[in-house]
Amino acid sequence: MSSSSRHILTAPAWPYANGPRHIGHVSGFALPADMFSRYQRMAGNQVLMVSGTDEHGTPIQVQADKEGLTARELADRYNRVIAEDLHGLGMSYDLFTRTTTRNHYAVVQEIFKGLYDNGYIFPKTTMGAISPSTGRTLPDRYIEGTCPICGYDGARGDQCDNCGNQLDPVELVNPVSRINGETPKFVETEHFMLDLPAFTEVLGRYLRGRQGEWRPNVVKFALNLLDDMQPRAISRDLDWGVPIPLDGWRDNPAKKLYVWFDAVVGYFSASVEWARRSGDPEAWRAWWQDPDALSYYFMGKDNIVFHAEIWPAMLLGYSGQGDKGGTPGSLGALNTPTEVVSSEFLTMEGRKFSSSRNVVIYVKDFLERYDVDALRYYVAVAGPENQDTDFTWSEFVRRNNDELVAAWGNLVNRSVNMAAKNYGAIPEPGDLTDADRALMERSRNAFAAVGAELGRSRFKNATTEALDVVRDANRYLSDQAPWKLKDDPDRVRSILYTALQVVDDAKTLLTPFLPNSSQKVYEMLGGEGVWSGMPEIQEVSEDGGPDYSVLTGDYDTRARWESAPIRPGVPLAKPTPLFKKLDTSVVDEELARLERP
RNA sequence: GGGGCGGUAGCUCAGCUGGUCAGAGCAGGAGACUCAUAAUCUCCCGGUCGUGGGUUCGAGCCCCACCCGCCCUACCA
Repeated sequence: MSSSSRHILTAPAWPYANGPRHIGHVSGFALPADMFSRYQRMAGNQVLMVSGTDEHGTPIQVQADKEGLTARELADRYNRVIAEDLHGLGMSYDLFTRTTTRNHYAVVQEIFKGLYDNGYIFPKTTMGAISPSTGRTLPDRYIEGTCPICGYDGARGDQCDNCGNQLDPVELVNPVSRINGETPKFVETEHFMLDLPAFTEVLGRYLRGRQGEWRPNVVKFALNLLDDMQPRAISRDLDWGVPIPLDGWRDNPAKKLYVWFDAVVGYFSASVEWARRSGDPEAWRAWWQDPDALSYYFMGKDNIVFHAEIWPAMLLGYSGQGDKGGTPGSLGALNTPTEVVSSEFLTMEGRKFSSSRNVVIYVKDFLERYDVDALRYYVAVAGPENQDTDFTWSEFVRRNNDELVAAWGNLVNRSVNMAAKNYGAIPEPGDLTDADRALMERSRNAFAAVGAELGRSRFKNATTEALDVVRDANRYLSDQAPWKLKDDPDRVRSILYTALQVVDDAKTLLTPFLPNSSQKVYEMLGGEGVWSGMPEIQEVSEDGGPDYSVLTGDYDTRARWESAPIRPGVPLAKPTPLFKKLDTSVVDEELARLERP
C-alpha cells in the first residue's frame, strides 16, 4: 500500500525533568508516538524519532532549592530517571537527549537570532521583582501573598493555587519572598517578546489548510486562538536557562530565555544532534527541509497551543515566512508540522493523577510488577485517544487476562503447541480448503486496514482490528477441530499450517503495540535476530561539555508491514506462555497502594 | 466570562462527509468442545444514543437552548 519511502519525523513532547513519569504522562505522548513510529518503520519509511528532557525553568529551580541541589544536579537526576522510564517502555527513540546540551543552546540561539533578525522578536519593559537583600531577581514562583481575586493568602506570584487564576506578582497583596520572607521590590525589567500577532495571516492559511487532516479539535482550537493573538514573553528573570544571544544580554546572569521557548526548539536541536552523532552532520535536512518530508508531533491536550500555534510561528518566522516576511536564517527554511496529534488525559480510578496525594502509578513501579507489553496494550486499546479515559486496575487486569492471555496468547500457544507436539516443526500443508484460504486472506487483508488506522494514529481501531484477526483464528481452530482428525493427517497439517501462518501475520500486525511479545513469537516460529528493535542507554560526550546519557537504538530490523510466508520444516519447540495471567487479587493490592503516603 | 472536547447497552468504549447506525468487548444466562495459561467456540438477555426544541422524506450523526464532566484561557480588579 505505501508506495515510496518517505522521511518522517516523529516528535513526542519533551517530559519535564522534575520527577519520574507516571502512566498518565506516557499514555499521552510517548506510547502513541512509539506505536506510530514502529509502524512507519515497518512500512518502509525513514523515521527519525527525537525528544529529550526539558530541564530549564522556574519549577526546576524551585525544587532544586528545596532539595538543596543546584538546578543542574536536579536535572541530571531526573534526566536519568526519565530516560530509564522510557527505556523500560521500549520507546524507539533515535535520540532522546536533553535541553542542557551545548548543541541545544547553540541551536536555540540560532533560532532566536533568525527570528530577531527578521523582526519577530522585540524588547518590552515590564515590572519585575528583586530581592532587596541580595539584589537578585526573584522569580514569580518565589513570591507569595494574598490573591487579589479570591483573597487566598497562599497565592504564588504566577498563579493562585486556590482559584487557579494566573497572576502577575505585582498584583499580589502583601507579597513576600518564599526564600527569606522579605518583601520583594518591584523594578522595571526588560524582556523580549515573540510577536505572535505578526503570524496571524500565515498561521491562518496554514491551519485552514490542515482542516480535514488534523483531528478537528486541534484545528478548531488553534484557529480560535488566532482571533486574539498577543505578543508572548520569551525571556525570564532567572539564571537557569539558555542565554540570550545578543550583545549586552549574553552574559547577563539573571536573564535567560523562557523555558517554553527553548523546549519547543528541542525537536529541531535534537535532530541536529542526532545527525552529528550519525556521522553526517547535514543529515537532519532530509527531515526538516525536504518538502516531501512529514512530521508528526505527539502531546497531551494542554500542549496544543505550543505545537499548533507557537512552534509553527517560530518556524515560519525563522524561515522568513511570517506576515512581515524576512529571509531564512543561516540554516535555511524549516518545515512546519504535518500533523499535531493531541491526546486527551488519563485519569486514575476516577480521579486526576496526583503525586502528592499518591493517586498515581509510576512507570518504574508499574514495570517492576507487570509486563511492559501489557501496559502498551492497555494504552493502545483503552488510552485517552479522543476523550479523557479512566485507568482502573480491574480493567487493566481484565484486558490483560481476557485479551492478551486468553485471546492472543492462547492462540499462539494452542497453535504452536499442537504443531510442536505432532510434528516438531511447521508442517507441510496438504490441499487447502476454502476455509483455510479465507482465513489467510483475511489476515493478509488486515495489513491494509490496520496500517491505515495506525497511519492516522487511531490506535484503538488499529488494535481492535488486529484482535479481530486473532478472534477469527481462534474460531477457525474451534470449527476445524484438528484434534478430532487423527485419521486425516493431511487435513491436520493444513489446518495447523494455516493457523501458524495467521499467528505469524498477527504477530506482525501487533508489533507496533507489543514489540516484546512479537519478538518472542517471531523466534518461536524460527525467526532469527532482531525482529523489533529496542532502545539502549548510551553515555555520550560533547566537546566542551560534561558527559551525559542518551537513549538511542538500531531500529533497522527485519520487521516489515506485510504477510511473510512461514516455512514448513522450521523446527518448533513446546511454546512458553507469551503473557502472564494476573490474579484478580492484584486489583485490591494496587487499590490499597493508592492514597497511602 | 470566552473557547474547545465529551456525555451511546450494568461496565469500558466504536460509530467517517445524515438514510441496515443502533454496534464491539466485558459482565449476566444457556449450551458445545478439550489442542491450549479452566483458555476456546455458539446462542440469548440488554440501549427511546445527556435534556428540551428545530431543520429534513429521514438524525447519536446538522442547528438552537439547557444540564453534567474535563481541558485551555481571561477578567471584574
